[in-house]
This record gives sequence, C-alpha cells and structure tokens, in this order.
Amino acid sequence: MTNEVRVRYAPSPTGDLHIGNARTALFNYLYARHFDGKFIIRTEDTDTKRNVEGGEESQLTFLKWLGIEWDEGPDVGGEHGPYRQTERLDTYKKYVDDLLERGLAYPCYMTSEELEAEREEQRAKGQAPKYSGAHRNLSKEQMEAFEAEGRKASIRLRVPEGKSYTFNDIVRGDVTFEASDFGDWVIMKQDGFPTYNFAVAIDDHFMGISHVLRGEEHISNTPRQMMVYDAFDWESPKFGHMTLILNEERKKLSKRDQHILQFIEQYRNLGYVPEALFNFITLLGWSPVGEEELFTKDEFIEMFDPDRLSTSAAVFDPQKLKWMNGEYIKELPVQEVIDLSLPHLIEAGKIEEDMSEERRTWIEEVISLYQEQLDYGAEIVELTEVFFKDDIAYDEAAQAVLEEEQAVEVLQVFADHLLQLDEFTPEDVKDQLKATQKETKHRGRKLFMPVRVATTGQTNGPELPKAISLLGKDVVVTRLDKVLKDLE
RNA sequence: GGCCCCUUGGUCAAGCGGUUAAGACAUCGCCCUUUCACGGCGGUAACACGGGUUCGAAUCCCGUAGGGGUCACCA
Repeated sequence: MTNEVRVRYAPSPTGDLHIGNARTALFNYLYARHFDGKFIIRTEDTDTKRNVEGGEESQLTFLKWLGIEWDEGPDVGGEHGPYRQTERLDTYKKYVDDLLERGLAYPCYMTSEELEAEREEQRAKGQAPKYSGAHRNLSKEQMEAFEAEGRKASIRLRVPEGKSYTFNDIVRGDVTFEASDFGDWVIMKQDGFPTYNFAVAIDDHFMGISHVLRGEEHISNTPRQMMVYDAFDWESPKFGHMTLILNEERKKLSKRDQHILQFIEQYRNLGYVPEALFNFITLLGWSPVGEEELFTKDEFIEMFDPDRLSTSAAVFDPQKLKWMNGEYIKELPVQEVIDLSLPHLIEAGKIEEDMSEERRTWIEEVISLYQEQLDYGAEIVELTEVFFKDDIAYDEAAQAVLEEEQAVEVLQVFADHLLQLDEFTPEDVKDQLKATQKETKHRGRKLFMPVRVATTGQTNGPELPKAISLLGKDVVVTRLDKVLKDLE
C-alpha cells in the first residue's frame, strides 16, 4: 500500500441522508479531493432488519444532489469491492475463523436475556455494564452441552488485559482508552453477520482506507477497531472524529427532533439550492482562513485543511442556512428561481398546473418580483399571498398607515387616475403615482405607504409599481374602493 | 454511574503568549431608494470559574463547574 489518501463514507441503508451523515460524507469528500486521493462509498447493511427498501439508492441520490461524487462504491464498483458488507460475508467469516483458531476469539452461548440480566445487575450496583466474560473459558463439554440445548453461539473477541489504546486523533490529538473499559465484545452475531466494529476494521483494511473521518459518537468505537487491527497485526488508519451537530437544546441532532428539518431530501423539496447546503454544512465544524463565508465546491476543495476542523460541537442554525440559501438564490438566473418556486405555487393550489401562456408569463413575472427576498423556493407561497387573496386583512401597522390624515385623499386621487388608464404597465402606474403626487402634494412614504397598504395589505413587499401592474387594474381598483369605503 | 470529548457574544466562529478579542447570522439604529426590498454604514453583545506558569494568558498546566458523547448479538 502506498501513501495514497483513501477515505470513505459508510452509510447504513436504514433511511434517508441526514445532515450529520451528509457532513461526514462531505468532509471525507473534501479530504480526498484536496489531497488527490480516492473517495469510497461502502454500504453497511449488516443489520438486515433495519435496512429499508431503497435506502442505499436514496443515500446515493442525495449525495449526488449535493455535488459529491465518489471513485468507488456499490453502484460504480472498483478494485476493492464488493462495496456492500452483505456481499463480503465470506471475508468476515474467514477472519473470524482465524481468530477462533488462534484463540483470540471464542463462542459465547449466552442469550440476550441472560446478557440483559447481567447488565441490569451491574447497573444496580452502580457499575458500568460490561460483558462479564462468563463464557470466556468454556470447556469443550460445556460448549457441546449448550449446542445440545439448541443454543447458537455468537463470537466474541478476547480483549487483551491491561492494555491501553492510544490514537492520535486528527482533530483532537492523543486519546487513550484502557482495555479494561471494554468487555469481550461480539464480532459475529448469532445470525452469522459480523458486527459493525469488526466489519469496519476488516473492510477499512482491505479497502486500503488511509484516514477514517467520522462523527464524534464513534470515538469509543476506535479502540475496538484497533483491537482488530492488532489481532491481525495490521496497521490501522489514521482516525479523526468530527464534532457533533446539535439541536437548539444542545443535544445531538436526532431524527426524532420534530422542529428541525434534518434530511437533505426535505431541503431539496423546499427549494433549497444544493450549493448553498454544501456551503453551509461545510462551515459547520470547519472554518476557512479569512472572513469570507460563501464559497464554491472547488474553492472548498482547494483550501480544505483538516487542521481547521473545530473541536467543539456546533448548534445547527436553520436561520443562517436560510440566509445563505437566499444569497445563492439572488445569484441564480431568473429561470432557475422560477423552477425552484413555481412547483410550490402549483402544489399550494395557487395556480393551475396547465396554465395558459399568458398566465405563465404573469406568474413568472410575479416570481421574479421576489427573487431578491426569496430565501427558498417554497417561501414563494407566503411571499406572493397578496396576489391570490380576495380579502386582505390589515394588521396594526397597516391600519395605522391607512388612518394617517392624508391617506384618504391620496387613495382617492390615485384611484381616479387609475380609472383613466387603458394600459396598466408598471410605467403607467408609476406615472399615475407621479400625477397623484403633483395633485395632492404628498410624496415619499406619505404617498407610497397608503397605496402600498391599500393594494397589498402589507407595509413591506416588492417594488410597488410592478406589483400593482401585476395585480391588475380590476383587483387594484376594487381594493382601493373597498378601503376608501371602510375609511368613511 | 464508568470512560472519553468539549467550553470565546443568542447562534456559527477567528484567535494558537503581547490584538481596541475579527467576521457572519440574528437583533437594533442610521443612510440609500419618492414606498418596499436589495445594498451600505454603525450599535448592543463573548473569552464558564478558581488556582498556577510567565514580565505578560482567551491562548500553556492543574482543579472545579457545566455541557455533550458512549457504554447492544444497532450502525
């Protein structure tokens, strides 16, 4: 094996791509690309009960959507495959047998009930739950007796006594664990499938993985994996444990958190831009040199530096993601903003799916009116509300504007002018606004605000002449009349 | 509870022995714009605490406190 950088992302096909996993994938990807190495995907599907249909495909789909590509993996193959653990069972078996033969592992016949009882007892005594080693030295006769009972064995690794395991973590420096903190742990389950820690070590070795970058929750798995490398006298990869992503309660982001969207799919569905998500996630737990925050993927690859991985956990801030996405949307060609937003208006029933050419032009203009304020596609629905409502409600601020003394006069004059109009372009509307100004001597907010509020119901919104033009003469005149009537 | 990790504004974060302790989001104010939005400028706001080491500590060491992770035949 050379010094080539080979890193991997190893998803379980148990569900969709989660933000935390996406970040792990992202950093491994950046690591590989920055150092001209290879990025590998391996499916860890040994818990067949938890695997979900299409799980792997979904993971890969959203990785691609984020702009992450890989060099080897279950879909593209490679020299170190297969890349699904369930297709590597022979390999695990072979090495388990080897350990068994050398006495470094042994069969354990305890049932899950017995093990649970053991743990309960330890907990009751205030001890750390840990396998007691009850079946550590079973005689041949004892094993046969258990077999005769119909029990099936799992295979446990004999944890060396008195040994300590230190690894130099890429993000944290030296971390040490004592062997005595661990009981003999299962490397192969009763069903013949390897356990996570065993399979990972075997695979990482045979796939030539040079660096293992993963979440901090794996830090205490590292010594277990080191035990496997030791047992075969293999050199272990370098490890790096990235900080966790926390929710606003400062707890590890869990799939059960209702208030935070945490699947990449959800962001895609809401009309987020993949580049923005990539950008945002990369800045969660890593920071570049300078003060800039908006970067392209290539820029990230260029400047990526594992030394700048942060050591303390980061709270996920959806608000900042929203802002960042808005920054990307501002830079997008209008057509892309339309593509991102229009489906949401259709879905919300604001506009019919098969619309006329005229209607399509109209809605596209409405959407483009909001490009600079839009943070994500689905937001268009609430932003454009005034275009689809019959009745508009006036909140306190709006009401206050309408009650200003000049309001009635301004609205009356403006309405009269609009009535004269044949054409209703933004320019025409603007001209009438000017005419109203001349006639009433009101300008600035005294002029615009009552008009804005009366026509849109809001004290803020898009550029007024354009908005009024798009609203259409009938709607605008009706709204003005209604307000004037109410104010009498 | 054992073990491991972490601790700079509300949030993300820079800082790696000498700084007026950056920047961004959020928030507040002002300016620009005949309104709004965008944008620009500015304000409020932080080194968890206690001991050391040092001429000097946000930076190094040790404690304390707090937070988190993990202790499965899940991954």
